[in-house]
Order: sequence, then structure tokens, then C-alpha cells
Amino acid sequence: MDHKINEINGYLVSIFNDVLMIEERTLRLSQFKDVSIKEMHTIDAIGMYQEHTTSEVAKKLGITVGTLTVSVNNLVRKGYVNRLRSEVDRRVITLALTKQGRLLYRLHDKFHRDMVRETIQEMSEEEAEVLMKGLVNLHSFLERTKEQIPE
Amino acid sequence: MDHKINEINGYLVSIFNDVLMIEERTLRLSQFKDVSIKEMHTIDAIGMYQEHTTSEVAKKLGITVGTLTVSVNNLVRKGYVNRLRSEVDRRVITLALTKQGRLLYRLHDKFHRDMVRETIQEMSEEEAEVLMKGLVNLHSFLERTKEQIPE
DNA sequence: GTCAAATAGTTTGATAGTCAAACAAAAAAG
DNA sequence: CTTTTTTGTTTGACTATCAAACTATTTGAC
Repeated sequence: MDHKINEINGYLVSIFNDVLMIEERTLRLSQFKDVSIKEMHTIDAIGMYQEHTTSEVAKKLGITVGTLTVSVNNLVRKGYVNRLRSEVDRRVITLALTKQGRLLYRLHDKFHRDMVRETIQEMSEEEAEVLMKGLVNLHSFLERTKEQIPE
Repeated sequence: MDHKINEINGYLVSIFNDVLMIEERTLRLSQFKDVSIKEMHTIDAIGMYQEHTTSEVAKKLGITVGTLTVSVNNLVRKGYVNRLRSEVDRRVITLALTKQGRLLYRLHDKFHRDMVRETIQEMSEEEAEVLMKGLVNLHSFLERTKEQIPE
């Protein structure tokens, strides 16, 4: 049992590191050299369709609004994000991707989808279900753990 | 099929973010407030038992030796790591955890082990195997992808 | 044996990412 | 109308990072 725990843990840690490293290198070699992996995740959190406010995106990313403001300053300068002041409540800023930003979003999304497709492609329907069950368990453990820890 | 890919991808992304956030908050609320998540990973890479050189640890973490030197300076100052100059080759530094460092290492390790134990606890032997298979597939996809991208 | 080249690690300058705290503008509450 | 709350921005301090210049030591060539 302990052996299995160590093995699964090792794979998780390794997968985690690999994904980050691959995303980072892929960006650096693409036409989007000027985007860091953190900025990529910000672009991902801003998303393609709905418009999200600064507070919403910061919460989604788990960073403070101040940190996001600084990052968005850079992403606006680089041409990936637009700031739009809400007409309804003029304190509120909604963030949206530019055409460039949407292009990058789709590239990143494709990497993620390919990764998962590759993972499950040789699995049967049942096996894919079990993998999903493992992920659901892990996710629910983490959500419960998160609740127990104050902000 | 596409629906399932999106669902698995969503869980993976969410799990990644949660693990990082929980590790970060847990540290901040523990007796080890002065350790960042990156420093925690450095402590993890230095490890409990064998002694590793600066170069080895930097490679394991995927950072430059210069970056590690700076980080180790802080960890030595904070009392988690010891530098030992090799008697065999006096250019070489081996890194080792202090008593405090080992205590923190075990705390972090416990979080990881609890996380995995919880994930598989209600699974049968076969289901745990399938989960493992999914992780192995994912890992092997990532290793192959990594090879295709130059440093 | 000496000197050049290679190796291991450190330092430094520049930049990004982060938070907390001080701040400004607008909306909501009284 | 003020006061309080909310939303976002700016700033100061610190960590994380790399590349490049640097120091100390070992290895290799002669």
C-alpha cells in the first residue's frame, strides 16, 4: 500500500513539473515569446467568451487584485488583453482578450486537449471512467482540504 | 469524447491549482511561515538522506545553479539547510537539511501521502491499477513531448 | 611540474511575480 | 449629504529567475 502511494505520488509530482516545463518551452519557441507561463495562465483565466471582472479573475487565479493589475498592465501593453470600464458600475473593469490573445488561448487549449486525448486514447470506456473517478476523488479531497484552511 | 476530454482536462487544471494553493497556505499558517512554496520544493529536492551537490539539485529543480545559490543563501540564513564543502573536491558543495529542514520535509511529505491515500482509499485494487495506468500514459506522453522540444 | 582549459559554485544586474498597505474613484447605506 | 464599502491602482519590499562576469579548484597537455 505504502509502495503504491509513493508511486502514484511520484507520477503526480513528475506530471506536474513536466506540464509546466513543456508549456514554458513551447511558449518560448512559438510566436508568443513575450508571454510567460504565468501570463499564459492569466490569459486562460480571462477566457474566450464571457467577460470577467478584475476581482473575478484574481480569485480564479488565487492571487491578489494588485498582482493581477500589474500583470494586466503588461498584457495590455503587449496587446493580448483589453480593459473595458463597465458602464453600469464605473468602478468595475472587465477584462477581455484581443484577437492575438484569443489566438494564444486556442494554442494553449489545444496543448491541453492533445495531452488528455493522448492519455486516454488506448483506454477502454471503463478505464477512462476509473481514471475520471480517481481524479474526482483527488479533486474532492483537495476542495475539502482547502475549505479547512482559512484564506 | 470531446466532452470527456474537457472534463478530465478541467479536473487536472483544478487539481494543479489546488495543490499549489493548499501547500502555500498550509506553510503560511504553520510554524514555517518564513518558507515560500518554491523554497519548500528546494528543500524537497535536497532531500532527507543522500547528500546532493548544488549542480544535482539545480538540475532536479530545472533551475540554473545561480538561482539555486541565491535560494540556498536564504535557506541557510533561515536555518533549514547546511552547506558542506567536499573534502575530496574542494570546488564541490553538498547540500543537507538541518534538523528544522528535516522536520519541514516530513510535514510536506505527509501532505502528499495523505492526498494520495485519500484519493485511492475507496478504490478496489483493480481501480487503483487503472488510475495508475492513466497516470503512466499521461507521464509517458509528457516525456515524449519533452524530448521533441529543445532545451 | 607548469600553465591552459574545464568545472563548480557565487555574485550581480535586470526583470517578473508576489503581497500588503496606502491610495483614488465610485457606489451604497445611513 | 456624509460616511462606509467596494473596486481597482500604485508602491515598497521581497523572492525567483536568467545570463554573464567572476573566483577557486581540478584536470589535461605539454
